[in-house]
Amino acid sequence: MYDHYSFEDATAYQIELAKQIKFQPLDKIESIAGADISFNKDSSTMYAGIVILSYPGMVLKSFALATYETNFPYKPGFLGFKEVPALLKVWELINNKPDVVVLDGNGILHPRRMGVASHFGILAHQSTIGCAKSLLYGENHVPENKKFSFTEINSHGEILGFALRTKINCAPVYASAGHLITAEQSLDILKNCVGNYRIPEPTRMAHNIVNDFRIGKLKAGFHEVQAPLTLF
DNA sequence: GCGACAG
DNA sequence: ATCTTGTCGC
Repeated sequence: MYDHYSFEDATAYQIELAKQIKFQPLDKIESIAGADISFNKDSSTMYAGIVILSYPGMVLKSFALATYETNFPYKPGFLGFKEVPALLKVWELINNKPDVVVLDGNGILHPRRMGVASHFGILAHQSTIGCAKSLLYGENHVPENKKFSFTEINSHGEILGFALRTKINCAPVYASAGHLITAEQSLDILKNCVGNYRIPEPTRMAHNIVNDFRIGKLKAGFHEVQAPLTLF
């Protein structure tokens, strides 16, 4: 889908997409999804997956898996071009869309305000939140070493996201609004998704299933989770 | 020019 | 992202 885009084309496209981002409060959140990609080094096959959990219960209800071919290279600032096409393909397998989707990467905490979470949100017309494991852009401010302490991450005086300490003695995660949500809500929702790990449950579980999918333990398609499975 | 740089 | 052994800390 983006394989023929040059980085110059991609940059212009991001600037156009960024104009479409909407920040508005989301209410009645009962379900939340986590989306992620996995792939073998030097392979063009992307293993995409989306998990849907109850909110704020964090109980896995269902998940979808699909593969997608792409040769778009990874380059800081252009992650969406490599991952979004695959994510849109899995997204189509889900009939009952979740209220909000958490992506492994940034939302507007990006040089052109178009991280993978915002990119996916715009194309899927969905509320999204970005949750990155390391900082791509912005002034880094380290939060106190206490669970849930956080700092604002800004650029040129503008607040683009937050560094959130989800676990003591662990590096913080970087939260930012993707699309159809507010910055404050993005941070609040992620706090409510924290389990006993550094990575919030939606993306943590999504990462687990795409990895099992890649190594053949799970198959493509939509899967309903039956028993109150303690899977993962 | 130099350094930084999601996954 | 993926590939990997041991190792430090709670």
